[in-house]
Amino acid sequence: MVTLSEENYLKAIYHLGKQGMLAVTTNAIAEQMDTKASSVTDMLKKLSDKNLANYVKYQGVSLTEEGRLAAALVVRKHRLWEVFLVEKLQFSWDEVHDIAEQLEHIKSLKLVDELDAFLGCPTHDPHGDPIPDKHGNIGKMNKIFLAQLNPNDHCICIGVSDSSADFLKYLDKHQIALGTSIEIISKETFDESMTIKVNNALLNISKIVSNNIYVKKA
Amino acid sequence: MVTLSEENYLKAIYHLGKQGMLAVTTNAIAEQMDTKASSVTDMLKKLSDKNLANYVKYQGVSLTEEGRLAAALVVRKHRLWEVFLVEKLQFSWDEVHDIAEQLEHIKSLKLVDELDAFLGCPTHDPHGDPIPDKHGNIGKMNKIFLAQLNPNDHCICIGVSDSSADFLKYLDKHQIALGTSIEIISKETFDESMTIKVNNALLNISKIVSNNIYVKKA
DNA sequence: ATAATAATTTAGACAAGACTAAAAATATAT
DNA sequence: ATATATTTTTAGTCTTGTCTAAATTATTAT
Repeated sequence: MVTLSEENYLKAIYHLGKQGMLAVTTNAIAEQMDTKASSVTDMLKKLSDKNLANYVKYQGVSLTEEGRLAAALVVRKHRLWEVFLVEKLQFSWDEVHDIAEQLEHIKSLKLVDELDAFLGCPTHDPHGDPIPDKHGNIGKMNKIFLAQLNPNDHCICIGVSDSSADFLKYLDKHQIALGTSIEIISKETFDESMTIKVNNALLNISKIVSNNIYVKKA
Repeated sequence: MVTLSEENYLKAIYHLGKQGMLAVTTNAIAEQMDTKASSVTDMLKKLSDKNLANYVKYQGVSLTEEGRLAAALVVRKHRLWEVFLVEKLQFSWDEVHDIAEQLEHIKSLKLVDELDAFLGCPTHDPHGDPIPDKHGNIGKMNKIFLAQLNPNDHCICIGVSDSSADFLKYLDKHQIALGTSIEIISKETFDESMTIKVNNALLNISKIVSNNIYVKKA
C-alpha cells in the first residue's frame, strides 16, 4: 500500500528526475512540494524502506523500478482525468489541475483502464503532456513553442510561458486564447517574426511573442 | 473545510438518522463504521464544535442543517459516481461501491454539477437508491422486494438481501442475475408464491425467495 | 429502590505526516 | 587549507484520527 502522501512525493521525484539531474536533491523536492526539507528527509527514509526509492544520506534520491512505475501510474491517472474533465465535462484547460490532483489518488486499476478506454486511449493531456501507458512507458511531449513551427503548419494554443498581465492583455486583444486554432502563413528569416491566421484574421507577431506561446500541432 | 473522516461520520449519521431513530447512538455509529465507540465520541465532539451536529453527552447525536447538507452532498457524489461507473465505464453493480467510496470525497462543486449534467441528471443510482439534488432534497427509494409487486408488473433485479452461497446458487441456476428483467405473471394468495417470467422462461418462486430479491420497477 | 448490565465517555498511548530549531555534512571562496 | 555559507539531517513537538483500558452514566431486572 502506497499512501497519498507517498504518491505525491513519488510524483515530485519522478518529475524532477526527468528534468535532467541524476539524483534529485532534498531541497528541490521541498521547493517543488512547498514543504520543508526536514519533512522531505523523513519521507525519503520511508520510501527507501519500502523499496520505492534509492536514498543515500546527503547524496539525493532516485526512484527504484517499482517506484518509477508507481509514480508513472499517478501521472497517468492525473492526465487521464484531465482529459476526462475537459473532453467529457465542461471544464476549461486551467480549471482541471486541482481536481486531477485529487482524482489521481483514486485506487483501482480497473478504473484507470476503463477510463482510458472510455476516452479512446488518448496519448496526450489537454496541456500537451504525454500520458504514460499502463506499463509506465511515456511518449514525447507534444508541447512546443509557436516559434518552432513553419509556414502551413496548423496548431492549437495550449498555454503561455509568460503570464504577465501585459502579455495576456496583448493575447486577448488579438483574440488568442486557450484552444484557439492558429495557422502559420509566413515567417521572416531576418527577425523571425511570423504572420499567422487567427479566426480568419491575419496577424503579425514578433519572435518574442511566438516564443511565449505554447501550442500543439493540430 | 470538512475532512475526509468527518465526511464519513456525517454520512453514517445521515444514513442511521433515516432509519427511524431520532437521535443516533454512539454505538450504532461505531458498528456502522466498524470502529470503536471511543473514536466516535471524539469525532462527535469535533462535529459539534464545527456546528455540523447536535451532540449531547450520553444522549446521542443528530445533524444540524449544515451537517445534513454536507452529508447529502457526500451521498449525492457517491451515487452520481456509481451511475458514472456503471453507465459510462464497464463496471457491474457490485464493483462500484468501494470506488465510489473514494470518489465521494473529491472536492469541487462544479465537478458534481457537471457530472450530474453529463449523466442526464439521474434520480436513482444503480442500486435503486435516490440521488439527493444539489439542495440536499431526496426522492423516495426505488428499491422494493420482488414480493411486493403484482401480476403484470415489470422490474429489474438490483440486489439481494440474503447473499448466502445457497441462495446465490439458486438464483444462478434460474438465470437470475443483477440487471435481469423480470415480469410477474401471477401470484397465489394462499402462500404468496409467484410465477415470474425470466428470459422468456416461466418460473415459480416461493415467498421466501421473492422476499430476498431487491428490484426496481421498469 | 437497588443491584446488575449495557452504553458511553475519559484518560493515556500510538502512528502518520508535518513543523521548528539546532546540529552535522557538504560545497564554496579566499 | 581553512573559514564561510549552504544543504541536509536529527531531535523534539504538534495535529488528526485511531486504539485499549478504566471510569462513569444510563438502563433493566428483581
